[in-house]
Amino acid sequence: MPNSTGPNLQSFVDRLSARSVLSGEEGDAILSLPTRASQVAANRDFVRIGERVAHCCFIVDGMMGRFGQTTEGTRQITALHLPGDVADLHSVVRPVGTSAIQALATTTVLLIPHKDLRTVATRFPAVAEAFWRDCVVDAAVLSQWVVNVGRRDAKTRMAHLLCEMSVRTGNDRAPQMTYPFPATQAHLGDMTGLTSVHVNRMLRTLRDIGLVTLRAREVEIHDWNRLKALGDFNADYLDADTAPGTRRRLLN
Amino acid sequence: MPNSTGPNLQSFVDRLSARSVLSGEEGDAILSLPTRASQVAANRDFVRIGERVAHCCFIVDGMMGRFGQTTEGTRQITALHLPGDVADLHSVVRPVGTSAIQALATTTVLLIPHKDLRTVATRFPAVAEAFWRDCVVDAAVLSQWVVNVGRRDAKTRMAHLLCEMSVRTGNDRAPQMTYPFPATQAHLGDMTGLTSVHVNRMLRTLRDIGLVTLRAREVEIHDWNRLKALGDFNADYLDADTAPGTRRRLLN
DNA sequence: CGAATGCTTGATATGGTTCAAATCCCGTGG
DNA sequence: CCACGGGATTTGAACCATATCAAGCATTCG
Repeated sequence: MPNSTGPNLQSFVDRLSARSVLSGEEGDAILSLPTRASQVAANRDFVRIGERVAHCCFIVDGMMGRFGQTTEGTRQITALHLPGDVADLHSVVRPVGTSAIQALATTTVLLIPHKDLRTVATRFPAVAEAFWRDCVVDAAVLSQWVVNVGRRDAKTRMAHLLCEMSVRTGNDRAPQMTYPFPATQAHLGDMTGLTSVHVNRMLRTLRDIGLVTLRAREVEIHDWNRLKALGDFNADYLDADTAPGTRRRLLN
Repeated sequence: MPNSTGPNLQSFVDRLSARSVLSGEEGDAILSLPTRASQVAANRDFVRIGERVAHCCFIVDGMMGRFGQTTEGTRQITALHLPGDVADLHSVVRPVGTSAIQALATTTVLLIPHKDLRTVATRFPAVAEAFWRDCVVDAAVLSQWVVNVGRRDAKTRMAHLLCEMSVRTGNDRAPQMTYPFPATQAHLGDMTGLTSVHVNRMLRTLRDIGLVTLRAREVEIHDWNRLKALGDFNADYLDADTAPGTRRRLLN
């Protein structure tokens, strides 16, 4: 078994279990999926647009982003993925990528072959359901990005983004007052649809009014409540259906 | 059977079959799902944020949008749904909505109870797979909206949107040179993250240079190639994995 | 220690917003 | 068939948030 030592998929199972109901047997089946570790350098495309992939990419450490692209060449980050996320679970069901996946910092990943994911999903319908649900939550996050980029001003956008990441970093859905954020200001611009220059100014403002500091690839939140208010942030889109009593299972 | 006469789910099966492989038996199981017809008035919220729903909403005629919202009250349309779409298939697996669903014009829908959708999905894993895949394609469209809103200027955004809808309206994925589009300019603003005033000016420009006309709730494309070029549009994100030879099925 | 990459700041330009008012269009009732 | 009313569209003028361009500074890494 390739993953008897070293990093394993436990946090993938944890993530799924936060949103879906999995039995011990089902969890074990996921844990025993074969994986191959790999290191991705910063700013290297890991999946290119239009490329057909044969494995999913589970993030152990670092950060990856999904990128869309204008013909003119400007890029837009459409999703961020942190340790514990599978960056492209959707590829199981649609292997030709419609956006690129790139590491924002040096990132360690475990590759899981589609073939094996399909096998587990087929053998355990509840696992397929959990995968489906995970993709749906992903899409809900994506909608929020549309709102953020489409309807909020620059300062609010930045604050909202930092709030989202604070909540997503903690695995208990409690906001983290300090968390690693290994992305450059240019990356932040690509996430928010702003210029890196303007990102810089907004970060300075947020720092000056005592809400957050982003330095040395780490976010430090000084005043969560005010940041949340200013960023117009409400964690429901991350949380809904996640509370223990409300998780569902289609079949028993 | 409630749907022996009147509108039925055939176009839902067609939509799924364009992306997934379904057997005759599976298709029939979907066709015989119980439905309840309903009429939704323009600008009425059909699902509110945070509300728990117990059925999906298949669109027979009209147009619906998914809306996100700022505390300040401005709205952003994150997705558009046309006849043949199920606007909230994701709700099967995550019934608490994180965005509102609203009709943009008078819309006829068929409500399909989650309970019954779950039953089919459980009985036919390939149907569950098709549902999952549909949600994934939906998410790919969503990513493109992030790119559109985040990185393109107003004129390009409008052109891109009109291109997307042209392709999505046709059921063979060929762009339609003329198609119904029952949304106001204010709605267009909510889709593109612009002001209705600016939407108006951009539409005028596109008309003046001979690319498209939007009048009386109908789009008429005069020059597809130039519109496509100006809108930086490439239909791959709608098409990928859709060509007959490339459709997949996890199990046989 | 030098080079590259990322960060910071300033000055200027501009695309899109805002506010306000006029006109058009279509459905409705007389 | 016509008059009326209300939403939708159109246009103008002033303003502002963010982009652009350009330069200097700080860090990190080899």
